[in-house]
Amino acid sequence: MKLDAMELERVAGFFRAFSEPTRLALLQELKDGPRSVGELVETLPTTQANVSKQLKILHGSGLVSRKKDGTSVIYQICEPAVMDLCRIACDKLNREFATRRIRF
Amino acid sequence: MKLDAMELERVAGFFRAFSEPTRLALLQELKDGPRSVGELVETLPTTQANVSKQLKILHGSGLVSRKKDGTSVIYQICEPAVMDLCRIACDKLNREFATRRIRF
DNA sequence: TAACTACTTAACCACATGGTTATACTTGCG
DNA sequence: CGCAAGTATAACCATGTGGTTAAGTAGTTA
Repeated sequence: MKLDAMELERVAGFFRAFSEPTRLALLQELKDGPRSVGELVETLPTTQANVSKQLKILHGSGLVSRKKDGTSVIYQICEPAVMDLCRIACDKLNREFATRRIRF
Repeated sequence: MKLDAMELERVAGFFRAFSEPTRLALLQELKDGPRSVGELVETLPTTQANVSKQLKILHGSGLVSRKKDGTSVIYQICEPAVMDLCRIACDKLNREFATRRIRF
């Protein structure tokens, strides 16, 4: 069974969410539990605006959920596949480079 | 354990190989077995130059292997994780959309 | 309502990259 | 050799997008 162009585009779009270091860093933080935007900003070397922007992409891809709490917004990983994918990627890279063992 | 910037970049680069429809289409063809560049070109609505280019990216990411056979070059999936990743992605998208069931 | 906090959105820029056309390379064959 | 077939590379363009700054929005508190 072959996927048509539209379906391939959807799959590609899904993977695209994982294809940027900043978004992976956000997922890596959210892996430890729900976090507000402000908390996430503190852990990353980028602006709050950019964090919002990348979170929007992750949310659009259905990887994280949004919940308002007062003036804060809490994000949380809502797709278990996220960790599966990151683990598979790390395993592959660990096999390739014999440097530091990485683990998402 | 947190991945540093360089490691995140490597993971992101790995996922980036999957983030384009043309490369996914190539992987989808190679899933059925080794194929020459020419054979792959016949199945895709793009040029030979572009197929070569995208194959080079897949090869650079360590997903496919290259083997010369006369004037032809045979490509083959050499990373089992490829299929695992595509399956996980399809499963997630199948859960999301209730349209046609997609399967890599 | 005024002011503050937390976040989102808009506008913009710099850069990366998918795709094309044209050219070069390599192998096999006469 | 010379030529043809199969791939790869170069140069180029158009588009997408990560990041920034600045402005806008929503909730809270006094």
